[in-house]
Formats: sequence, structure tokens, C-alpha cells
Amino acid sequence: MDRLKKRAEFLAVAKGPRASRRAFTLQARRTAADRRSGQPEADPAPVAPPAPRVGFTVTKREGTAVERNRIRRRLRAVVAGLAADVATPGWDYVLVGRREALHHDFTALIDDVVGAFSHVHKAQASSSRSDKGQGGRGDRPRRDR
RNA sequence: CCAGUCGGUCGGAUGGUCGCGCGCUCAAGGCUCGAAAGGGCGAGCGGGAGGAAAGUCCGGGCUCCACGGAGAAACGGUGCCGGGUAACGCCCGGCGGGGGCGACCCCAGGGAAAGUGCCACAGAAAACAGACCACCCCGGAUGCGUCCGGGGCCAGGGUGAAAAGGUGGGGUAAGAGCCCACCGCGGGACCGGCAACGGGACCGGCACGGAAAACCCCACCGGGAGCAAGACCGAAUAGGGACGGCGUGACGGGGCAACCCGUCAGCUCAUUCUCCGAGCGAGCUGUCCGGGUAGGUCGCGCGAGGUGUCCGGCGACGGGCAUCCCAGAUGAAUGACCAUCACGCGGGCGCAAGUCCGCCCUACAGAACCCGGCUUACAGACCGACUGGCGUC
Repeated sequence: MDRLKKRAEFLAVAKGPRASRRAFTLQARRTAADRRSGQPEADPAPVAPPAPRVGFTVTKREGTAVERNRIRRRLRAVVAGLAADVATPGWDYVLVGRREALHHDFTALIDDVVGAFSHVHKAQASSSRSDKGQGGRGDRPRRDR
């Protein structure tokens, strides 16, 4: 499981859909789609979408350094345990940890993460249709001119 | 046994499943990035948070910047003495003062006869000596209540943190260091100590209030910024420079000119031809160079190093020998989960040792260039030395 490490990558994912649970907030973004739309359609090579990447964020508001480390490590352990099941290739994810992640029951935490992932995927699916519609409309007039 | 003082150590253990980052080694095949060298995905092994990693309060190393030498002033810091140390505002050993029956603890602890200012409230008076009230004596007046003049200035004056040394005696009109004894205070030859300081013959009738954490004076110390220091590599895009290639057409009109407009060539709008339309119409392009952003590499861990032991020293510490190599991340590794066992708390059974069940799972807290300190936080456990009290022999 690759990690997100650049500030710019985190900012990009923050624009995507999100799902909030008691112990965290999940943000997600479909990166492969972006790359395809950025290139002309002449490149039909069906390159395998890049492996999913996950980043973790815990702000100082959530506690001391020890507590923040523990929040991030528990969330990381959850994701590492079921990464292949929930994370889709071509996507970036960011988990924003909350204080509740310190003592939240581990199995419940796993359930929450699974739920949040599917919720985010659904949200992207519905909103991406409208995105494509807008993109198509934006492309056509440019070609007409 | 109880109460207490000081110093020190540790701060869960074992196992299982799945992982993280670093280093070393291996390489049969596969996948992937790359022009290549090589890297990644793999396997094995090794090691991977603290006593405070924290606060960022001092002192250094290291790096860059500034700077000719010396001195002075200003500013900041430190402040009993001796020692330790690379250095310190730290530590050790003393001294002085204060507290405790004691072990022991606490102390911004230089200078107030260099100067300025301050001493609230209360009080007659707050700093140097007197004025006031009251008191005492003498003389005079008197309506016998007292009043006036002169002298004494000590004791008394609720106060206050602080007010003319205290007690006793002599003395006197009454008093007062006016005189005497003791205590206190000041000076002090000399003695002990490296010193801070301690002791002190003798002398002095006693003067010299506090506060320096108000200013100040004296002595000593002090360039600035910090690993986001600093060094190197360096895209994409835009822009800069050097050299080269192709090109910068014709006519007319306006305008002093720069320039603007129009027409015709020319070029572009995927390709060939024609037409129409739009745009361009003086630049386009190749190679190289330099600055530099994102990003990356180094800095980066052999050190005022750890452990053991011996020697010197009361001690801080110093020295010798042996031995060990011990985190190196950068959206930031050092973990997640489970089981068992100790530890703690509560309850049941048992004379007791113990056993069973349940709970909390055990604090403060996470390296970020590195060291020496200080300060602050901390569940619980252990060790040593010592003090006071009780009991027994």
C-alpha cells in the first residue's frame, strides 16, 4: 500500500467526496480519470490504473503527539488489514483521524472503514456522471470554434 | 514495628498472527522503471524511543553571516568562598543566616559613611534631630480651678514591619550612659583558615534604621542568526544570454514621427485542387550557457560515547586498562490485534498458606543536528544510608 506524502496530493484529495464516521473522516479522489481526461483521446493504451494510495492526517487539535501517533497507527493497521478489499486501483484516499479512534473498538473500526469506503465510491459514481456531462459540453464548443 | 529524612534504580514480562522504516547479505526465474549503470517488488539476518525524548530556560560543539588591533561607553547577564568542568546561571565541598527534638531542609547571600529617590496606613515624629502633648523643678500672680515666665528633654504618648540599647544599682529637685556591673553593640592588636569566615586581649558610653527585587556603584562575562544552519544535483513551464539557419515583400492613404488603415502577394486553419471565411503578417526555429522553482542527495551520528574494573580525591570529578558500536525518520518508521502471567483494586471460600471470579489493564509521555545542565509531569515497584519513638533480648 503506497502512502501519500506530498502536501499537494493531500490538497487534491480533499476536494473529492468524503464520508464521516465517529473515529475518522474519509476523503477520496479518482486520480486515473483525471489523467485520462488530461491527455488527448489519441492515446488508447489501456494502461493499468495505478495502485491505490492512502494518506493519514491527524491535526494537533486531536491531542498530544503520543495520542496522534496512536490514532494514525490504529487507522493504518485497519487499512493494512483490508486494503485489497476496499481500496480501488486508480484512487487516492485520505483518512483524517479523530480522538475517538484512540479507544474505539477495533472490529467496529474495521466495519466503519468498510462502510466509509463504499459510501465514498458511490458518491463518486453519481457525481462523476455529471462531471462527464459537463466535460462533454465543455469540449464540443471548443472544437466547433 | 511505627513515623520520617536523604540518595539511587526500574518504570511491565512471555508467546502468537499480521505489518513499518533502516543497515548488511543473497540471487534461480518473473514483473516493472531506466539509454545504460543500476533501482523497486522478493528472501534471510541484525538492530529500532525516553527518564524525562517534554518546556526550549542557560552553557557548548557545528554551520553561515559580520569583523584590522586595543580601549571606552551603552545594553544584557551573573553576584559569599574554594574546587570541578569544554563551558555554564550547573555540580561538589565549605562559610554565613533562618527552620526542625533530630536525620536534614531552605536562602537573588557583593556595596546603604559615592549619590538621587522611597518607607503606604497609623502615628507628635519615618531619618535626624528637634517641634507637640504630657511630666518635673524654680519664681510670680491667684478668684485656689489654675494661669504666666524661666529651666529640664529622660522615662510615658494608643501607632507601626521599623521609633533615643536592655536589666539592676548609684546619682539627681525630678530624671537621663550622667556614672557603675552584666548582657547587647561598634572598633580591634593578635591567633586559626588558601579563602569566605571564625575566635579574640583590649578600647569606646553607644554612635551608624530599612530597602540595592526603585535607580545606582563595583567586579566578572557576553558579536549575530540558527540544521527550515549550510553544501550539492536539478526537471516541467515561463523568462534571460551567446552563436547559427530561414525570413522580415509590393502599392496606396493618414500622421512631424513612432505607428495606424486598406488592397495584392505570402503563411496557417489534417491531406490534394478551387472558392469562401477567419487569423497571422515579423518573426519562427536549432544548439549551447547561466540563474532558479517543484523535487532529490548530503549535512546525519565514533561521541566532552556506553559498560566493567582498578587507582587518586571527603566529594563533584579526574586518570589507567579491558570491552562494545548502540535509532536515524522527513505527511515523519520504531507498530496493530490477541492470549497467558505477574502487579493493583473489589468480592466469595478458607484458621492460614492459598484459591476462584470480576474490573482497571500500569502513569507522565514520542527522537527530528548533537552534547552538558536546569525546570516541569509521572501509576506503581525496589535498593541503600540515616534520624526520632515504642517494644523484646
